[in-house]
Amino acid sequence: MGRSPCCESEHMNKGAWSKEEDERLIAYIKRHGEGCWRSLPKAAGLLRCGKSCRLRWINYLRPDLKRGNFSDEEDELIITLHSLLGNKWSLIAARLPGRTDNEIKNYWNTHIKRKLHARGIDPQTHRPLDYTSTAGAGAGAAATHTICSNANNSGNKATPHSTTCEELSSSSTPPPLRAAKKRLNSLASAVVTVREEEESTNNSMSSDVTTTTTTTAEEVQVQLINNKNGINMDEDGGANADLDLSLCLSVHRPKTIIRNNSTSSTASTELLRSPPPLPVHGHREVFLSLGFHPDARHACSGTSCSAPTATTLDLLSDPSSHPISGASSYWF
DNA sequence: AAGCCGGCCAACCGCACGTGG
DNA sequence: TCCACGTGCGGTTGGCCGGCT
Repeated sequence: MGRSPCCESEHMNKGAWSKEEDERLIAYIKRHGEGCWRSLPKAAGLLRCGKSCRLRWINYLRPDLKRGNFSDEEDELIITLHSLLGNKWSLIAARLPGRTDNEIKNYWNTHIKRKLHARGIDPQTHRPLDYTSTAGAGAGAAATHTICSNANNSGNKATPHSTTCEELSSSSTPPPLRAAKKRLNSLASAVVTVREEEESTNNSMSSDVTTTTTTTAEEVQVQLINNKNGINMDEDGGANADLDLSLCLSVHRPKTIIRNNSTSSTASTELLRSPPPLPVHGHREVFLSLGFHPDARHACSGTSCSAPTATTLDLLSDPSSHPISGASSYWF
């Protein structure tokens, strides 16, 4: 079974934090910075477990947190990202500066779910609520970006009502969509990290998947379209004239590619291997982008599919706007 | 005024996974 | 290769609060 709880001590405080505790934590982190959460409580004179301190700091005390209501733009961005990533709250939060995963998760459960229901959209699948009863009969017409990408939530306990893409595939979705969903699930689960300091050594590849990705650049594109006929997918990741929405993942000379979801390991490996290797790039960075295919906007204009809002589109398509750009580690 | 109810959200819990010895 | 440890993630819980009856 799992590890024993980190806060076994009977002398640990639990529950709401007092003002004094907050001040102690803030003062300590200001002096010593984040990290070493396990030892922090003792060093800071707090009767809390490290995990609790970390949570309190990240979700509440961090100075860069944006308090207050979510804007409409944030709402739409969350919906779009959720349609792409599923319940990957930390990934979604990474795209909303000043917002925490916990905050977004709560906001989703209390506001956006209701909002989507009011629009007649299933918040889990991003499909029309009556999709299953009218599947194949143009039911997708009412949806905008009703992409099923609800990943399997990192192996956590599945909620009884959660609907995975595979379940949908096996029941009501047209065959061409299956591969798209599978691949998108894999994408949503993939974790890409790079350590710049290791880059200089140009060595020490990680165990499993790196054998397939060592010195070549690989580019993976998941391209999805949602129009009157439902969602279409170019399974080979190539150009698709009907593109509406694309999820692009580019990995240039990765040092480490890891999966964070055991249930998708096979698919992830396939994902990394499947596209033909591109010529070796001179880049030494990992470039990771989540965005819309440049062709998408043009191709979409001639169809009934609806384009994302300008704000959403810009946020997603402009790598320079990514909160994580410039960081030495990228998580996807 | 009191009790009930539902929404909200901070915090907790269990687990997965990377890392280093 | 194995194991313990540290960290982070996502689901769930429980207490607070405001509205309603």
